[in-house]
Amino acid sequence: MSRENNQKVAIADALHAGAIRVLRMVRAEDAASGIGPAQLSALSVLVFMGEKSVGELAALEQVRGPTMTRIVDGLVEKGLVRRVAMPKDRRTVRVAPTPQGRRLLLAGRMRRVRALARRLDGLSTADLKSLQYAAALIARL
Amino acid sequence: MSRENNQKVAIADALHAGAIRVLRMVRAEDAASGIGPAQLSALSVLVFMGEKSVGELAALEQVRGPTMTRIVDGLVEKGLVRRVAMPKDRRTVRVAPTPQGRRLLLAGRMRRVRALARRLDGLSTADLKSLQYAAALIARL
DNA sequence: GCCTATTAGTTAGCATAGCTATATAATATT
DNA sequence: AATATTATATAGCTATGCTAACTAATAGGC
Repeated sequence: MSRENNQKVAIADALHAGAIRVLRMVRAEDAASGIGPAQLSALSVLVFMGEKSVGELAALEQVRGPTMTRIVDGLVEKGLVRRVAMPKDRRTVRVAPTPQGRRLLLAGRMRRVRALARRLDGLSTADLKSLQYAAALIARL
Repeated sequence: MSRENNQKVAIADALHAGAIRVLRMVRAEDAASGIGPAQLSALSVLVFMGEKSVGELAALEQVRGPTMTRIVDGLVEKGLVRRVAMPKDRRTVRVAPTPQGRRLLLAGRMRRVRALARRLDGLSTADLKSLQYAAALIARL
């Protein structure tokens, strides 16, 4: 293990702790959405990346097929997504958010982001810039 | 909404997305630990913050009492924590990690952190410093 | 054109993890 | 002493994870 490698591990450790901390700060807001975390996360993928097959969703969410089937079941029951048959390959089912699904997700995300924004209040402009730059770096990892 | 406030919201948004991204990058490593995420997270609190009562743990983990009772049950069954009676107030039960619990948690954390460190490979020294600084800021939010 | 293999999704059944309501035991209050 | 409060546990519901096994559709080999 080189010195540079230890340095990277130390930074990864701090980053990991920071990510946990950030998501803990916003987690409480999700209760207001009325749906569970797995459904919320899958819906988020659909809203921000567009419609996906059940298998693609499962891969993106890092769960197995049957788990995603049931998450989608729950979302369909609540009218937040719909299943769309694919004529090309009739084995696959694409899942698309409904307007209600989109609204629910965006409202929930706004609550989370605002809760986090309030925590940034005491920071200087330079520190805000630092956070912005770091976030941009992470987006490209 | 002032311009500065919008700025903060935009940074909070990027930070939120970054936190989700970081935890997604490491999540797959947890399968190797053999225990579920709630048990792993509670054990992490006990290892890094020291022994806690069931109620304190529930508050820290943002879950209700009965949920934490069962998480602790699972950890006790696996020999990763033990319940310690408190003579001062015999209603409360303190929960302490066992040596095996400590080992399991530290090994799991190392897997996560190393997986993340590998993703930092292409970054310049300056960018690594930026991440380190940002992580330190988040730790103080 | 058929037979088999592969692929996509679902169904069934189990463990874990969240909740509320309620019970039990210990402590605090009047 | 009687009552209220507090800490945890129990019971029973829903949601979310898994593997194994099933169904339906497509792809490949002959």
